[in-house]
Amino acid sequence: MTIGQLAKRTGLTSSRIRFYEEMGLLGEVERKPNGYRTYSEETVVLLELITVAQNVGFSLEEIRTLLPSGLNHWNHDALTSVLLKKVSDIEVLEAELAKSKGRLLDIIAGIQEKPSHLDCADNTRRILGQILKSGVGDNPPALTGFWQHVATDSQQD
Amino acid sequence: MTIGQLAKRTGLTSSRIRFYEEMGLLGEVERKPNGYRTYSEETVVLLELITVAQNVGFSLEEIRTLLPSGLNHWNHDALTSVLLKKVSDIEVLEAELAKSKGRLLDIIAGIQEKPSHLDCADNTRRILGQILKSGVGDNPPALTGFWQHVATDSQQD
DNA sequence: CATAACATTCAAGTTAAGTTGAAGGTCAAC
DNA sequence: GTTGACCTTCAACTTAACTTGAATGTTATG
Repeated sequence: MTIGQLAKRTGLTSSRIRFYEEMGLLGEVERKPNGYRTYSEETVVLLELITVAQNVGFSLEEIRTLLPSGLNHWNHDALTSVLLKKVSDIEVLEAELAKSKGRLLDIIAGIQEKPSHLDCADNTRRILGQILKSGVGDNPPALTGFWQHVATDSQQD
Repeated sequence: MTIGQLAKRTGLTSSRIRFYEEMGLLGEVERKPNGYRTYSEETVVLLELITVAQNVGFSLEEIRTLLPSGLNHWNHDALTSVLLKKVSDIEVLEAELAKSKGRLLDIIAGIQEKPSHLDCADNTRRILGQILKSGVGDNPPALTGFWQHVATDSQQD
């Protein structure tokens, strides 16, 4: 496979593939007698792996240290630990967002069932009070402050 | 809270926090009469969120479009869809690595129980044959090629 | 009241991850 | 045998995400 064909297969540009080679991500690349680079199928998979790893936040340098290189292939301990770290990062974000979503839904629900004798601002303040009270204790304290302006602004939505 | 105190709380540098403000990630930042920036607790949470999001591969631009800004708070649809995409990216990587690990363990196991009348190279070829045969059909074809050099090199480990 | 440790803006420098372009060699087709 | 689509190297440019530095103002401490 030439570099152009590999580029089409992977959706990457030729220059990008040459760049990865230069960065040591592809090891020794074979050449045809005319000097053209030539690739086997495995490079397709390798490039796809690199792309996916990049998408989830690994730098090329990180990827390089985890890739099979010469006789020292995958370092499974390093690899699993770094992957676990990344997964836990994702989980933190997911948890944070799930919490946010729940709060926002609570706020919205509170607004829907507002007693009609209260005006909008008063009602918002009432709901805000409920949320701040119920939130104390089971949430990181900082988050309480964070959500105040969401609660006070929500009436405009 | 001054910018220096916020920096200590979050582990970020002051310059980085000013940079995030300039990029529109922090919205309007309040100032003391002397011109000093002043922050509330919510900014701590916001900066932690930004940092986590960055760690799992979001660009500042992506983060900015997902953050509460003025009256348009979290865009839940955009947010969940982009998060699901990122999670699916992680899952692709996990699956790929799980497969890799399984294959490598198979190869190692095969080497351990090698019939003693075969020499090392012959044995490796034998195992390689097994793997390539068993692998066809239930794996992406490209992966088959990818693992060849791992199999042939494994004897040196 | 001076001096250190903060804060401000603004411009320029840095690193990672590429892209673009010039100058040229190779190859398949007409 | 030349035209066009490939390939080569090498150097310079770009963008994102910051950092560093210069020049300057402010505030707490001995």
